[in-house]
Amino acid sequence: MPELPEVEAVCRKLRRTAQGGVIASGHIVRKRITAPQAPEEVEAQAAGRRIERVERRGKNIFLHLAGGLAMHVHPRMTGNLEVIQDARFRPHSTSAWFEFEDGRALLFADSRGLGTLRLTGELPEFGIEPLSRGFTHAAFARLAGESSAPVKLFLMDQSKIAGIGNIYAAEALWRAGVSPFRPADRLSAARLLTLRNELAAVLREGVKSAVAAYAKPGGFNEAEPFQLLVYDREGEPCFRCGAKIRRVAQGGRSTYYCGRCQR
DNA sequence: AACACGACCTGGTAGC
DNA sequence: TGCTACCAGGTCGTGT
Repeated sequence: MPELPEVEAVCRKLRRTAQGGVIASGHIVRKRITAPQAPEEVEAQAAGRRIERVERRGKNIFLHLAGGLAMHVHPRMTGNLEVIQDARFRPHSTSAWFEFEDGRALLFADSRGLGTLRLTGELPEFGIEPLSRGFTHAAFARLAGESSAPVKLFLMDQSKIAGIGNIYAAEALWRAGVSPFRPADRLSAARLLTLRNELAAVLREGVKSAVAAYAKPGGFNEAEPFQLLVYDREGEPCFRCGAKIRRVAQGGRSTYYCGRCQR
């Protein structure tokens, strides 16, 4: 489920709740989430370690543990990390949990169970962070110029830009008035600048909205990311020109767009 | 190299 | 009400 803004909100909350916690014991419920690592190995290696720092890279969460090891969590579609007061009350969707010495627990809840959790000594390479200072017009234009893929697929390629998923790609393209099918390397400099700015803006708004939503108990399952202007609006009128929003499959995913004002 | 597609899972819901 | 079919904020491996 989560894209960059939701993962960022989770990380900010974990810094207030999980950071500083000392893991007493680990419990991997869904055994395959640690593959190719053995679940027992992850449980044993995590035990006794303090959570020193929480870091986000794209949609990935890294909990840096004492001793130079990091817990790498990818929520995929429905995963969520949060600290609960009592591990006995963990939900049915629990993929894993880590009990702290003080009785609280770090919970990895994931209704679909596609999320992953591994221990790593070294962080892998990711694409550029779209909310970082390095995400300049020049950097964006250079990356786009190297890709002949449809611009929506380009935006979602995690090795190029990290953290953009199906919703935010659609929203940014709609706001910029850019067709999701246009090859990335055939956009003018002016349109790339607009797209870069809309991308950054929609992600910032998403973070703000997600942070507010996560402040409430319950987490993100009940929270709309924010006002969606095109995603999931098939058949409804475009807010800009009134034409019907369309949905087509692109790269195996649904792409929502306005065929009239996205060019 | 650049696609499309199925697999991995569970749950919600639209439609009959 | 109950059943079915389809859909889902992601990624990876395989095949064309």
